[in-house]
Amino acid sequence: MVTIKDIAREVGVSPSTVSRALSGSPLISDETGERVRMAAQRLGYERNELARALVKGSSEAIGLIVPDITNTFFADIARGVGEVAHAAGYGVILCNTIGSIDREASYISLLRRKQVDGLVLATATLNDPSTRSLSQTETPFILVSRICRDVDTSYVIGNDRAGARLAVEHLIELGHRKIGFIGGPANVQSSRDRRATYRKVLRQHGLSADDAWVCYADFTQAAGREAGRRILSLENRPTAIFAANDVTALGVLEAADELDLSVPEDLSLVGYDDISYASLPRIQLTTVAQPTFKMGKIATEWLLSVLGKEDTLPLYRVLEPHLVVRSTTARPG
Amino acid sequence: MVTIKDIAREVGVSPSTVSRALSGSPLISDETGERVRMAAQRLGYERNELARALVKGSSEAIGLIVPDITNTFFADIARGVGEVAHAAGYGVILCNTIGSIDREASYISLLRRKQVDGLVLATATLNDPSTRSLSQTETPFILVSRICRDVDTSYVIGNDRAGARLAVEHLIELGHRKIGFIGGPANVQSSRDRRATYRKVLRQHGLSADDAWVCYADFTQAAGREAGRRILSLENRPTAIFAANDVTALGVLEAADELDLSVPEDLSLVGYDDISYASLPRIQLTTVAQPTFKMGKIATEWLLSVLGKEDTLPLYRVLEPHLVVRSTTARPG
DNA sequence: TTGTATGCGTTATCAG
DNA sequence: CTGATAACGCATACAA
Repeated sequence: MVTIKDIAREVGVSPSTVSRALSGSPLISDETGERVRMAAQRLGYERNELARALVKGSSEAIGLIVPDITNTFFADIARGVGEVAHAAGYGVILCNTIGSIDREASYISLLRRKQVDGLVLATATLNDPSTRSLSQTETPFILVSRICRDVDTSYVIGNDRAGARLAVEHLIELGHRKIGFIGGPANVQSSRDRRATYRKVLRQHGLSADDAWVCYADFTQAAGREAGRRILSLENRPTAIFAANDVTALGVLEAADELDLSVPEDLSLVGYDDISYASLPRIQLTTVAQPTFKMGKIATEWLLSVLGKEDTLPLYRVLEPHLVVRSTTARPG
Repeated sequence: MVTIKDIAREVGVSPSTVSRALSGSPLISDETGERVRMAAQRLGYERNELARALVKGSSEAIGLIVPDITNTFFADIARGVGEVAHAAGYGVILCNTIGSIDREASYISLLRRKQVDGLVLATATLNDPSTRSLSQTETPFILVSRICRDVDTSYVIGNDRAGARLAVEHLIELGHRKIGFIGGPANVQSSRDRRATYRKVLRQHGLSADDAWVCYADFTQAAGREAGRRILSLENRPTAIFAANDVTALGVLEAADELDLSVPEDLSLVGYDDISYASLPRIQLTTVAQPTFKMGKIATEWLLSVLGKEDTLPLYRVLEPHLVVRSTTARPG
């Protein structure tokens, strides 16, 4: 590894001069600056960011923690985070917890020890010990898509109540009276909001749901399929299902197929997120669209904006969703 | 930030003793070790991995560069890399180049400056200057899913010739004589291999392809859709298309739908990769399956195994694909 | 078993 | 404008 010392020796100046020249300090003569840069180029010098970070107290890197990178919803968020970070010269360390709360804690610890300047979390749960303890530290962070109710933190989320209302009212307007709900994890706020709104909207329209039509899953296709199979096998099955995210809805689609139920003839189905696969011709999933990429961008913009600042304003951003009606919903019967 | 000095002061020992106790050195009395660990716990000490890496010359982090994290093919590779890295206590810095060769270079430079111990590249192209220059450095790296022909490097890839043969022969066996091909980028080896094999197999069966049926795209859904639209609008259009990856195939599916062509009645379609969405009931894409997750794992296992070693054996691993016949292929007419 | 001294590669402070 | 010196937080060779 070639260091500034090597360059210093080569050029015949001191290491400090090299450091200054390379970081574009104004108090360097044009000539020395040029000679140093030439030598650096020639020797193939690459700055050791570790050493630099150690003395500057900033690593110019942020951490991003997601529960499932193979869900394009999170991949899109990651893309948004990456775009903004890259544009600002920041690196991003992406960690995938595959839904494990232990891994989340372990990754947060790792990232903090690696001295990341800030954190974007897409893994928060209701009583998330990780989020809570993180809020006691100096490390700035922001939650995206999921919030932690009892801790005051910055966040960028979608309006889940509004989105769920759009979904359920759409089904009711089509004439459905028997509407089921397959949620995400019980400890995820958006999951609860969508479910609470589902119940509320039903009530407001004088409808009620059989308890057997309502369940939590875990936002994966496999869980959606299993839950769908259970609910759709009931003697008294719903004519419509609101799935708490698209991946779950795709699982329900699988279940419907296995049970020889046609969508939307025998079953109307609404998802949530509008991931890219939802718009495929064969899928044409009716869903509630969220500005996923934008959520990642906004979160990261805020995070970068507060770095190094002393006291800063938190960001509480709620983005509005919209309904995208495609071909998985129709009048019942 | 609490450092080993703070602990040393608290316990009344020297910083070196603290360092030793915390890294589980055997030459420390049980009692001192315990006192130090207690104090560390009490003060909320977290080791500064930057400082540690600086002196140890190893950051215990690897870099992963992918062209498109929203393609579940790469997300799956990333998952494999993450699993192995996490199990070994390594962090992984994931960078998304969105297909830009400049970004690839920029990320490689960034990662090297951040002193990653090694690199996994899923972005290699045929004459990739980044890969070539990387091979001149000390940083160990391995290519996954894509290789760079003129540089001798370790890699883990699928057998693209075998896979393409499976796909094309399947179509021929079904009775198709007019078979089109929509490839990936022209500068990606697997893309070329699949295309070359496509031509070869046709020839071996006494078939030929209209030039208008063959084109390169860029492995995205949008490009697949556009290419599909073009080819399927031809007066003399093929009865079957082999798409060089699933995402492209899904785009072709869109195009077929827009042109009111039924699959598989009017068009048979084969993809490549077997991403999770390919098996959805509404999709049921016939495709060539690759062990994606495993590729990420194997690459990372090798990478971690060579870290720190002096001279090590390269890994040239070619995994065999298999054909998964679903519902997008049928006899023509 | 513990402490002292030194260095990892860089930046910052303070003289000159 | 430039150079010596110290410091960032940690690990380790060498002494004790």
